[in-house]
Amino acid sequence: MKPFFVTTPIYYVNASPHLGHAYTTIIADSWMRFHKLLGRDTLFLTGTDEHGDKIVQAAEKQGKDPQAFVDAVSAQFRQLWPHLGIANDRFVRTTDPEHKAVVQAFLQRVYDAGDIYFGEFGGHYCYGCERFYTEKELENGLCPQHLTKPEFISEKNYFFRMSKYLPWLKEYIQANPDFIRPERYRTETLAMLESGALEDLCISRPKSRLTWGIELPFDKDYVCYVWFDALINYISALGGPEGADFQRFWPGVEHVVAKDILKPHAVFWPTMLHAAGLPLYRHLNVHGYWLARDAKMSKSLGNVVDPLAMSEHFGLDAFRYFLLREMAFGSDASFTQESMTLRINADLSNDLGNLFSRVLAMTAKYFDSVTPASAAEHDDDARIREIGSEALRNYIQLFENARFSHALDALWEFVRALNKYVDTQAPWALFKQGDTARLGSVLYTLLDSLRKVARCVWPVMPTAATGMLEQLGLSVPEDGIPTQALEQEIDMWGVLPVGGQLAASSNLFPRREMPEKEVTPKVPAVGKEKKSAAKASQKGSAVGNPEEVESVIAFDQFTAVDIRVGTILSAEKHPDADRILKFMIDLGEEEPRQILSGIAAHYRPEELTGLQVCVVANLAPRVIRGLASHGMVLTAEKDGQLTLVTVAAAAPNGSRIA
RNA sequence: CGCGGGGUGGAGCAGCACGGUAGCUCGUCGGGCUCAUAACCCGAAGGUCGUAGGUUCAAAUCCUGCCCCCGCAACCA
Repeated sequence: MKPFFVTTPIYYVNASPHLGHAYTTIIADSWMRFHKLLGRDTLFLTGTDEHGDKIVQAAEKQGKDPQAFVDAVSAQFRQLWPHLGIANDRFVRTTDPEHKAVVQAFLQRVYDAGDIYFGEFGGHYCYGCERFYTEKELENGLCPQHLTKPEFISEKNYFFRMSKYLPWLKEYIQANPDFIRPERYRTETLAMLESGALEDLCISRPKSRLTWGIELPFDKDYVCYVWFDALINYISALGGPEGADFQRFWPGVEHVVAKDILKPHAVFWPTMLHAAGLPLYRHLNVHGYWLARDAKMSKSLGNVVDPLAMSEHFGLDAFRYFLLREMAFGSDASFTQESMTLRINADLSNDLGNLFSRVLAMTAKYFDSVTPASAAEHDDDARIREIGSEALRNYIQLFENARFSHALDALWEFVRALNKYVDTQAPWALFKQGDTARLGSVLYTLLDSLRKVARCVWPVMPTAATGMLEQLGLSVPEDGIPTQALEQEIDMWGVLPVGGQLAASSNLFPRREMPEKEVTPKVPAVGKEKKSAAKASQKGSAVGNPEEVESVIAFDQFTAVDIRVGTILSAEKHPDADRILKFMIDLGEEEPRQILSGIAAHYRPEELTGLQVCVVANLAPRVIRGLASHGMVLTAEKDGQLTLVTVAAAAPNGSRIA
């Protein structure tokens, strides 16, 4: 049996896991459990990414040293997984000494092979744009925005000769259609490779700028920057390329990631492995984002969905089922309490839970909760078994190929067929007719079928599955893992022992009331669904509690900011920037000011003329994509929506706000 | 013409690589059953598959143009 090794990304942790983290990790967990059911030797890895600038800053903010900070944060993160039913075998931290050693050995290996070189970083800096331009972007050596000559600024750094391997990678992906899946991400990767935008990868930072990282083995003045540190976790957790676990597990590795880190996993990582002479992973499995349409559903901060609260409210098993069933793996899906209630009620309470309950109740009523024997063969029984076998076959095949929602749907065809079978066989009628033999057969068929369903469902809903098996009078191994391989289960019928003592009733999945209709917050915007925090990237961004109010400032620091009321005289789109509006604002000065603001996605320009807004008047001017901005329009941000700050009653232009 | 994804009954999705009676879940309407978690079962209404062309005996499915939506990248003082 081939071993099965599944990974999640290592999370760049700042707060409790959000829905995105939970989804990735629950997928990996269910997938791992599924392969356990197939009798495979499994390994499930997750962990935390703990290096970098932002960690240092966050630690400083809390007055901690970086190590103490990451220790606390990593522990907090790790402690949450068991609450979501996650049974990872390993938890890797990029600050582990073993990890560092493997990273350094890897770097040395690639360096020795001649694929890491020392070179200049960055290059052409335009002060107007406040950014670097690459050679290709310049027009005749000039900044395309300002048509001025940019200054060459350089920093020496180490680079991985990634470009050398891109043609090879392209061929590899073309030759292996499911290397990156679902297909849309393969297409996207190929497009990236064909665009020619990918260059060599900068892999270092000078210690003068960053010390919180892994020192390069060939230059003690530099630390490793991001990807060579982070991605290598997947092999450092196996003890590195020489480790016994590497031999055992590596070739079968399945990476599960969210689409925001497609590029590093689809491009950087394979080329890195190839350069180091190591075999590639088997599949990269990429999923989409959960979109939170109803931002208010979260009781915690912003519209971040707290997975723990959700699993407590709906039940852990139901929550896990919902995540796997509702999202077509790879696509985005929206997460609302309505859709969750609907799905859980329909599939779990009504279909499966109720089926189980009615079958147990009938067995209690007609056979004193003792498994009856199956008598003579009947066509209808044969048919339901056929449906069951087919459903299991499809379920296994789809689940194995990361098509989780389709797999569950396939299994539910069996569940629905069983409900129908109850109706057509009408055990209550058989009972009235005194046809005990046929009645026994029907109930036995149902009980035996439910045993099958319970086993199939175990990877997704371990607790409920175990509960079902126990209520069927079956002993469940301590680790909850049924012993027989699932494939054998497909055509195996009549396994449930006759004469077993069953539970008299069951209520595995209580129905939920539909949540109150939530009032959608008024959206002053152009009617677009805005990006939500629930889709926040796996790599995260800011570290530290986002809710925290900034540290206290002195009064004179406040008065240094000159905020004034002004009237928008005109508003129009920035000609070269999608997100920017250009305002002319009357601040009571001789001339109106030109001010730019990044709110094009939230307001139509024509609806703003005449509006009084608040403006920071003494901000240093800045050029944004070719146009100067002399000030800043204040906005309030809520759930990703920007709202202009106005005054309650008309005030003279130029009124100072304090 | 920066790069991708998508537009299928009221809602959410599948089907499209191998063209051939348009499928699933929810919702609506009508009926059935009474074992069950106000559940389950049956039936019905509702779609010119974004749009305009093309290929074909036949197109949701292949080709081309266009429109709209969503992500990514850049600009967000």
